Amino acid sequence: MNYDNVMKLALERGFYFPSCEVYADAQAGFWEYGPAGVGLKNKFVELWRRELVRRDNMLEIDGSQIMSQSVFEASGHLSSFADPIIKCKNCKSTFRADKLISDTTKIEIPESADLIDFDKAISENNIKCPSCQGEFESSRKFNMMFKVGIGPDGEPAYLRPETCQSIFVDFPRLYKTMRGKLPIGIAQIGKSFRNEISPRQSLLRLREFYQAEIEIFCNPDKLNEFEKFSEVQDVLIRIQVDDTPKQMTCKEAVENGTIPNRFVAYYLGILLEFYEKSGIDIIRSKFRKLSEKEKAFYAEVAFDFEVETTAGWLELVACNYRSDYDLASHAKKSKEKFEVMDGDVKVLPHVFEISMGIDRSLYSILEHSLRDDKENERIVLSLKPYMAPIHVGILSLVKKDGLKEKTDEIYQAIKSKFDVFLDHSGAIGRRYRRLDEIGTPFAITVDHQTLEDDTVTMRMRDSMKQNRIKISEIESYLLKETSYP
RNA sequence: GCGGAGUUAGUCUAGCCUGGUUAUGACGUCAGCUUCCCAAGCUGAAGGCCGCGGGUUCAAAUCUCGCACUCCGCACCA
Repeated sequence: MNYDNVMKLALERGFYFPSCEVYADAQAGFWEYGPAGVGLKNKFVELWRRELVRRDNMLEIDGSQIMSQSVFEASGHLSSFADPIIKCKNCKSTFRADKLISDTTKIEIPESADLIDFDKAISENNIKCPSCQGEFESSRKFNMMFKVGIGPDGEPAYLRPETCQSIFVDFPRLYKTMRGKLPIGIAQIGKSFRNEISPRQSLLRLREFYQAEIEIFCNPDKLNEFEKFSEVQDVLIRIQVDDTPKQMTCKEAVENGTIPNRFVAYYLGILLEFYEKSGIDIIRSKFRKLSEKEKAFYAEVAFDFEVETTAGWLELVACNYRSDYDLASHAKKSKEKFEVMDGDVKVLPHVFEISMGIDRSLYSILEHSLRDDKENERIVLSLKPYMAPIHVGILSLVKKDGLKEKTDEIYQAIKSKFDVFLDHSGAIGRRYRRLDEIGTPFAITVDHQTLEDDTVTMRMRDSMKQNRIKISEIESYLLKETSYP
């Protein structure tokens, strides 16, 4: 199924939809999750906690979305998370200054250069607007952070462009109070904000989006002393260094140098296992090693985890080895101590980051799970049972003869234990199909036989087959079938 | 932000060129009847300031201008 099919499902069944849509001044890049979307997101986050945070004994925090200016002076976002742009006085077209200069004159000016350098290059080389030959205004920086004013005087602060800065800033306290020991992972789920020039494709490029970030702090001298590596050494991953992705085990990837060390390989391995369990078709996934040019300004080595969808290859996770870039800059700016003891050695930890885009991940799960069952004239969302927004539908075959009351009884008994949807009205086949579309793996139906022997039918979403089970066994059955792996 | 194409009910859509009563149809939704395990049938109902704002006109979904949003390319990114 393609992007449009997923979009239609999302709008019709309450997965997600545009924010503020009743108003004409609603801005692009903001979307809401409806009930089904929240259900799926909650299941995804819980799986993330199980497969990454708990598996690795990480600490989870929940930091502020608004952070002070100093944080971003230290992190480099104030100067580097910005594009130099120039605007034509005549036709108002906007261009990337560094790009336009290198395209027309072959002069390479780094995008972080002073604005004066761009203006100088433009006047010296007599560069005109490519669309109308007009003159340019002075160049300026377009910073992708949202600036906010705090208090009556509007003290400058920013909506965080990535969740991880609070992890870095909080690191000294967390390490001390949580009895930290290297290597240690600190994780956070939350919103981040980027003032994208052109947000597009619903959940795929947002101005306000969810990230699940993990920062692992480590001793850079011990990147190959990593016992846990044996847990993932045989995990098969696909890695692309140049053009074509190659499949190999994590162990092979370290041995042939594709992945620099066991430490990084371990985390790529558990990340892949997580995504497989989330319902991503990992045959259509790869880790792509980024070139020097593509890497973010803070990264030393970087792998993107990408999956193939009808909207192209989507980058779901950025895995960056950030070295001591962040702790060193916060230490310098704040004059606080960020070094810790590893054994009897004092060390400024290095950081490996797993920065996951939740919204994109959810989209990919939806696209990889949605199928058109032409034979049975239905759309089925084949989510893993533990990922489904609704675990089970509870239906009365008909309302009369006491079936409704019996159905209500069963619903009351399990509604607080599972995500349950009760439905009495309409044709039974129609009700099954509605449940199929939001990925509900099971449907219990109360029929006349139920009144005689206290059994119900249990219908499976994917096969449409039904078993009869005792009412007394419903709870244990669902518990077993919908539990996380 | 640029170029191109669009925007009519939850979804898809007719009408627009050639302005004129109450805006078309399908699917979906809700209620009832019927059936009694897979989108059947019958009856009825709800749901639209035709993306937003201005202009032209006696009259605008329709002509016109501006803006916003969506989609496709460019550039940027989780």
